[in-house]
Amino acid sequence: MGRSPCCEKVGLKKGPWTPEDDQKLLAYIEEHGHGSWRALPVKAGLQRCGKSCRLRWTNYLRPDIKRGKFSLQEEQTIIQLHALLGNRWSAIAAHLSKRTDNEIKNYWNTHLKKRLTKMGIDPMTHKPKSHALGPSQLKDAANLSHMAQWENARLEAEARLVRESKLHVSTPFQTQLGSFSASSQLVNKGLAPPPPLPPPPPPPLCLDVLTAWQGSFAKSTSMPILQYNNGGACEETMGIRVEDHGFGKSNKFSELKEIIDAYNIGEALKVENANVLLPNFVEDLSDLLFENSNELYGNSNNVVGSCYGDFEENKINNHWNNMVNLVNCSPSGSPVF
DNA sequence: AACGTTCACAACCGCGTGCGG
DNA sequence: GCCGCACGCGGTTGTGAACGT
Repeated sequence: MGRSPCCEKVGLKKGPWTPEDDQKLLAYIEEHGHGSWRALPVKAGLQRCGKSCRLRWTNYLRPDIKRGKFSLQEEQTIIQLHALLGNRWSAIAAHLSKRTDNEIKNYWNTHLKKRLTKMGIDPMTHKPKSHALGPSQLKDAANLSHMAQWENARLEAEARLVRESKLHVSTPFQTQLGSFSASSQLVNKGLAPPPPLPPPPPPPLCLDVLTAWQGSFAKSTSMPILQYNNGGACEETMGIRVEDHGFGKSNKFSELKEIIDAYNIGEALKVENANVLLPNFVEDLSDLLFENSNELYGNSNNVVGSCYGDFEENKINNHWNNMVNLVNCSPSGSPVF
């Protein structure tokens, strides 16, 4: 409704904060808590509006803020959550411990957005710019959209709950907040909870953006994306796993190795549109493995056939689980004031 | 060394929403 | 139910630093 007139007062300071201003604000909040932001500047002896004080505190002075470079893990989390939530920076921040919404927003606008664009990915849709969706992808996208709507509601309820919880003195009950479901919150508010989540659909192709992201990271750090193991044991790097499953007996393993090597050393990464690369890679692998299974066992319903199935399914499941786990994890330790 | 351009980030602005009177 | 205050959020701007010419 009405807009706060607090910043319209004449004589209030604007622009960068001085160390003295910071010190006054810190000292006041440490002693009294922030209370009403509107009343705070006068009480703290600051020539600032309450809004400015709140922003300075939440984005800069608060002691539980982590500053500095974002890790790969944090970047991935931001990308995943942005794909799901869009520009809902506060909701994203609630799932990134010790980072503020403003910092995440700035980092997205100055770094991640540009990098995704460079990779040929639309930063708003998280889809390849030239990628035309087929019917199955449209269905997947619809499923994702349905889940995103429900997750939006859930995240909002959780964020509200966290905010409310921080207003109260910590109680043993509070330690349970992490697992307190948003559904019960909605019920408490007299709202019918949405129907239970359908089993997660396979992710649409656009979600391979993270795999591509990991690929670019791996490239930049000379870290292999895929590893193979001819000795029966499996190795796992960045969630993608390839096992021998008898390839040692066949020259197909060397073909598999070649594909993986080519992929690792960046042959595929030379492709401008990174999203094109993974499906191609998987397709190559699929052809090879399917061919191999027929050669060894005569049909696809066998160990090697399911090897590819496992590989693809694992990849999809890992990816999807990452996404769901991310939004399921408790934000209670997050910097929501 | 001087100037112009680009980048990064802190801070501001204005809108939407919740809540109490 | 209406109104207005207070707050939070997301988009945008301003400014200093870094870099290039």
